[in-house]
Amino acid sequence: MNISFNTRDPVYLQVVRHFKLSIAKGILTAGEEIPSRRELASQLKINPNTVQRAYREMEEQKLIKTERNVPSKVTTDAHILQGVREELLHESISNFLDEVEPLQLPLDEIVSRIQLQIHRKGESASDD
Amino acid sequence: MNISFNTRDPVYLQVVRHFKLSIAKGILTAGEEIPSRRELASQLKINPNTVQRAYREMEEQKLIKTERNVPSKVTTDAHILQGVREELLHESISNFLDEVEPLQLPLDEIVSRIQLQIHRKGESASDD
Amino acid sequence: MNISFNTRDPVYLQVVRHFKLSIAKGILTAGEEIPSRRELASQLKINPNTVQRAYREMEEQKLIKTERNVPSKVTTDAHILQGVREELLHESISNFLDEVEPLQLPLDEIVSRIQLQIHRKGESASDD
Amino acid sequence: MNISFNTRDPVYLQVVRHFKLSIAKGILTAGEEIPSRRELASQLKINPNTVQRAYREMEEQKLIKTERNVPSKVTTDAHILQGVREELLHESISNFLDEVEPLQLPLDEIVSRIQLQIHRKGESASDD
DNA sequence: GTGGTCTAGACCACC
DNA sequence: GTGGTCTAGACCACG
Repeated sequence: MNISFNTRDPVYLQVVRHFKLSIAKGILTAGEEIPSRRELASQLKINPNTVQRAYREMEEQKLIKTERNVPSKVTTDAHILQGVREELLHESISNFLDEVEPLQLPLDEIVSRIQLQIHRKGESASDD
Repeated sequence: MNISFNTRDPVYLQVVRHFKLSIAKGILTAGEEIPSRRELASQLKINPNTVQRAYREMEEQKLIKTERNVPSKVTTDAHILQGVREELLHESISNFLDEVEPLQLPLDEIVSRIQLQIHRKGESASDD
Repeated sequence: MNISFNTRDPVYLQVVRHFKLSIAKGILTAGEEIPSRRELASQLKINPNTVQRAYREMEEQKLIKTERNVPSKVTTDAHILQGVREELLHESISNFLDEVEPLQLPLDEIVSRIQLQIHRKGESASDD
Repeated sequence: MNISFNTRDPVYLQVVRHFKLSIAKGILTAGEEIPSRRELASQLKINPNTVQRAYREMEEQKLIKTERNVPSKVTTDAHILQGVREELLHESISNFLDEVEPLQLPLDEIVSRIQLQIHRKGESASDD
């Protein structure tokens, strides 16, 4: 009997992920300015260096473009922006499959369960 | 701009989840004895009260059966055991849909992407 | 009349450069272990985080390979190692040309001056 | 494992170097007036004493000629002015050789690399 | 011990 | 004000 505990993603990666979600959802669009390091840090009540770490990460992934003395901006490279959606989808599916695989269910049953839950979700949503 | 950070599950729920996974995977079977509170606490290097809390939770969910002076045992109620699988599956699908919904993809594309990734996973697994 | 002052390279980049030089000189070889963050920081009397920053940079440039709980190692990728020499040479030449270009000298004179200085250097070295 | 960090030149030497560059580039010519101590200090937002130190240095190197109550002037001694070019060139080559020497490359390869990079530089410059 | 994250706060160059 | 570097020191997971 062995257990491995949940390990929380580093905060800076959570920040990166949040930006990726915003991009995938269309909340952030190409070329749009993002908050300054200090401002976001203040909003999120985290350390500016942690935000800086997140922004550096996004810079390296070419998600944002940063120049000295001006606010960083979302990339205008449509290819990269599209890649974000792909990446998020792939990651979600991957996590899902990792969780579901040990249950040893045939694919068609998994799919039909998904369809079922989407259907129910749609209903409860229309209840609101 | 708003963010909500990952929050680690309480340890006792992580323990419960681990037992559920063991049951769903068939590692733990109906009627099988599970470690004593003290023993598990010692193994996991956590507080015995935390284990006790986890066991109480499982007791309430009828997952285990506890009698005085004998080791607790996994329930023999097949219905309950099957329910564990259902619950885990439902939870995984629910998480998955929550993540994927904002991407606004049609169901059939999601399904085909799942099939694709299963296929690839199978290939890379057979590479080992 | 305008002046721009020398701006010192960030310390972490100087550390990176030092490793690149060591590699180019053959002092560090493929797969060799490098000092731990704390150890190097202590030796150089700089902050461990600054060393960490340098090591991350090298990691991203695939110069070193780092795994958890074991000392980082120089990459074994010969292609990358060779690239280090190229990069250093290119950088040195580039700096040199930037300095020399405003002097408006013909290439052959530059070359002959270089040969002259190499020659003199060789003589004074053999004087030691 | 040993490292020596970049150390920024004293400001007064940076000022001197800037004048030398201006002379070598022909921006400053023989006999031309240079700014007063106070004026340059104000422009560069540095201490007038620092400028004074720089001018003293240039005076000692006979680069400028200072008389009471009139602006200092660049020397008219062609020999000295030519020497500035020599000095800068010699220094650049010296730095270059110091950097390149540990790479242990034959001279002809260094030269051919220089020619290559000049060629490329010319191309990209004509792209502008 | 190892590598890695995070904070708090100072400092810098640029405009 | 902006982005960026650096320090000092705490904390974590892993083995």
